[in-house]
Amino acid sequence: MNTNITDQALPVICLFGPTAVGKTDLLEELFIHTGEIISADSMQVYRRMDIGTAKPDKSILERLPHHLIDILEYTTQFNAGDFVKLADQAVRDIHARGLVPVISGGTAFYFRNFLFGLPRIPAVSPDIRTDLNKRMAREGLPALRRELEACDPHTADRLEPGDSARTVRALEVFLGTGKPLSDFPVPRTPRSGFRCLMLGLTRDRAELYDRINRRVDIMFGQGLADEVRSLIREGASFDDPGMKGIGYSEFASLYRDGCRTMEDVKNQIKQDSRRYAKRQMTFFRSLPGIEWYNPEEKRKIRERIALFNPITT
RNA sequence: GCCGCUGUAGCUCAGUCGGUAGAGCAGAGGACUGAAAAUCCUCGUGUCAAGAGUUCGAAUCUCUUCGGUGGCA
Repeated sequence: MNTNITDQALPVICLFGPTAVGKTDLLEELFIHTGEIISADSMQVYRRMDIGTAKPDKSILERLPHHLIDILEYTTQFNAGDFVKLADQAVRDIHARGLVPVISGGTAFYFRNFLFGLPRIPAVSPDIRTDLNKRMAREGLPALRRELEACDPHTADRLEPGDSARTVRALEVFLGTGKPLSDFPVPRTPRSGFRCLMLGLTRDRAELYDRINRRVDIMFGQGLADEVRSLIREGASFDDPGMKGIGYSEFASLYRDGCRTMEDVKNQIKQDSRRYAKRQMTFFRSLPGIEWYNPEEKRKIRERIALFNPITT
């Protein structure tokens, strides 16, 4: 009866930061032989999308096990619920091997759901969303918005009228469960069962943007255009879930109307990546208990991790 | 050298009849209820190139200087 929850809680290192901040290099440096990585990345789950999602290269994956990479075809939608379920399992498996689990990636939404858990909304059929998206295209967002105001006024009040994705999601929950989304409370306290060290990586904005620009150039040098071409050739569509990612969706205009040059596509990818990095930072800043580091501060980070979990030394 | 056009926000440019300036883009901040690399919301003071003049009042009219640019030599 006097068991201390924190004694039972499994230690988990959460390492996150915006795209191109330098996560992969740090993982390689810190966790080979001591840890395994759980990728918190909504795009690296897809197979054959390697260059544009900036997956760690093969030599790193061989030496440092990564979970939740290359687990799906780009036609399958991954989501936060899948992530939490798979991450929970991986955390237990890694601990069973006597290693420390490190959740690392840039999808802040996945981190938040791992930390707090998801609202307990029953699964709804994907057909409902497909249907709603068709209606959105035909009838427009305002029509769906009015419908939401009628069936779930609380959520309608909370959402911006222009927020198409959340409007569809809220309607989907109502149609699929018969209950408004606002009936499902959002967890506001961290889940028990884990002890998380929250390490945020950041850099000067100008430096980060410079790294992003350079990395996009490198991706093109590695053959990003060929990667996209071969995906299209095997039947991928720009409507597929995996193809919505930055580094892929920008090619749609090139393929569809051909009115943009490869240089335009490259510049668009750079800009989309910079804006994405900014949104990531905003989301990360809202997570609790973060200790921020510059990825160059390797010694400090190593010492902090050793303090948290002596396995890693 | 001469003639013309031009100089306004980081960039591209509006700016009416003289009443001390505003769009797009870039950029910044924020939100986030199982799509999240998704989807949204908010944010525009700047020696109006510089100086002088006219005027109650000048980005606006006049002159000078300094840039840029096009044409003719």
